[in-house]
Amino acid sequence: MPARGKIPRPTIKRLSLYLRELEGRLTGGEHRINSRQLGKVLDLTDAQVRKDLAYFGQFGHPGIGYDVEELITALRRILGVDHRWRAVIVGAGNIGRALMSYGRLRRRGFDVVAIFDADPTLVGTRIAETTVQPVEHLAAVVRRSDARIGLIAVPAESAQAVADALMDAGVQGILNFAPARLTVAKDVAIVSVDLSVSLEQLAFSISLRDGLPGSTRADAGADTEPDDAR
Amino acid sequence: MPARGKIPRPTIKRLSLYLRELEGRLTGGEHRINSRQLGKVLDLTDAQVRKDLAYFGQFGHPGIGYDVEELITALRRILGVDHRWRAVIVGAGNIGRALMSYGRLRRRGFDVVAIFDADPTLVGTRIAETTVQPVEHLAAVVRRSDARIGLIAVPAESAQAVADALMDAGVQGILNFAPARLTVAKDVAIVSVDLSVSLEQLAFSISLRDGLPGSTRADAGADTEPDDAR
DNA sequence: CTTTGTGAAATTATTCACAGCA
DNA sequence: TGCTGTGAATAATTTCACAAAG
Repeated sequence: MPARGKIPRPTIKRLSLYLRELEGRLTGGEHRINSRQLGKVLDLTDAQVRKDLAYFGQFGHPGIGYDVEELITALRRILGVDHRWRAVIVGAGNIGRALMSYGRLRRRGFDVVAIFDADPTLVGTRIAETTVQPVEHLAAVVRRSDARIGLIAVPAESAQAVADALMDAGVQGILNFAPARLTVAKDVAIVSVDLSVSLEQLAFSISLRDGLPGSTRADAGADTEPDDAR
Repeated sequence: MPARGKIPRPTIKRLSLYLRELEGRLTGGEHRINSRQLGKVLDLTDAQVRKDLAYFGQFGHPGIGYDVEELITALRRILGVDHRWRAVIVGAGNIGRALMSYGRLRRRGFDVVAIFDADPTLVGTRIAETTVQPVEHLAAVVRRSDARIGLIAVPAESAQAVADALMDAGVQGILNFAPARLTVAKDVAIVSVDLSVSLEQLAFSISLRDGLPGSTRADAGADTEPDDAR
C-alpha cells in the first residue's frame, strides 16, 4: 500500500534517515518540523524532502509543516517497521556476537531469536542470554519461530551456502555482512554491508583531497549512513 | 592524479566492488577478465564497467579485455589502498570490540593501532592483543602514531564530541557507526554505517513485495554491499 | 506570510552503439 | 572476430519555482 508512482531508490534510503532524525526530535520535545529544517540536518534541499514524502501521500500541513508524531507513524508504516520482525543470525564470530549484543536492533523493532554457528567449539556458548546452536538446527528453528530475516555473519566462502539454507528455511530477507555478492531468489530481499568497502570509500575520499582540493562526503551504502545522504 | 572529468558518486562505490571481485578471481587463478564478465557478477552492464574505469585511465586491451593483476594494481592506487592506513577505534563496546578483532581490516590494508573508551571499567582490558586506553589519551596517541582514520563506535549522544576530538587530533577521515549525523570540517572525510538503517531498508523491501509484486535489491550504503550495486 | 505538493527544468547517471585497435 | 573507450541518446534523480492552503 505504499506508494503512488515509482519510487527512486535513493528515496528509500533517505526515509530511514528521516525517521531516525524525527525520533530524536520527538524525544527532544519537538512536535513540529518543516521540510527545510529536516533537509538541513541531512544536507538535502527542502524540495527533496517534500518530494520523497509526497511519493507516499500527503503528510504535511501547508503553512505549518509536519507534525513529528504523525510523520513518524507514517514513516514507520511505509518502512514496514510498525510491527516487530524476528531474525536469526548465522555466524557467531566477532560480527555475529556484536550483532547479537547490539541492543539497538531490538529497540528498533528487530528481535534476534537465535544464533547459529558451524563450529562445534562455539555451539553451546552463550551470547547475550542466547545459546549458540548448530547450523543443522537452522531450518527447524527458523520455521518454528517464523523468523523472516536472516543476518549472515560468516566468512565469504560459506556465505552463499548459508544464504541458500536461509532461503530454504523460508526467510524473506537477508542482511549480508560477508564480503561476497550473493545470488538470491527474486522473491527474497537482500541488503549487504561490507566494512572494507566503507573503509575504502573513506581512503578514496581522503586521497582525493590530499591531491586536488574539493570536498567529499560519502555514504556507506548499506547501512551507510546518511552522511552525504544524497 | 586520479581522474579526468568529474566522477559520478556511484562510480566510487563500485570501484571497491570491482577490486573485491578481481582479488577473488586472481586468487582463483584467473588472469584475464572482460567488462561483460565483471559486470555480470555485480549486476551491471558492460558499458557501465568500462565507463567507470575509463574515468581514471585506459586499463583495457581491445580485443582482449583487462589483465586482472594490472587492474587490481590500478584500482588500489585509485582507491588509495596501495599503501597501509593507520586507524584508531573510539568505543570498546560490542561494535568497537568486533571491529578490533575483525582480521579482514588488516588484510585489506587498515591497521588499528589503538582503541579507546571513556568507561574506566573497560580501560585496561585487552582486545585482540591491544589494551583499551582512556579517551584522554586519544590526542596524544593519534599524533604519535600518525593515525589518519578514526572509527567511531560510541553511542549517538557522544559521537559528535568524539568526532570533534578526532579532528582536533588530526585525523583526516572518520568511519562512523553511531546512529547520528555528524558535522565535520570540510577537509575531513566521513562515511557512516548505520545497521538499523540497513535493516529498515530490508524491512521496506520485504513489505513492498508482500504487497504488490515487483523485485527489489538494495545496497546498504556504507558498506553496503554491492548487492544491487546499481 | 509560511510552507506544502508538484509539474517543468536542470542536472546527473546509465545505456546505446559504433569507430578503432588487437 | 572480440572487446575497449567514448560521444550521443536515454533514463533517473534532483532542484526550481509557483499555485494553493493554513
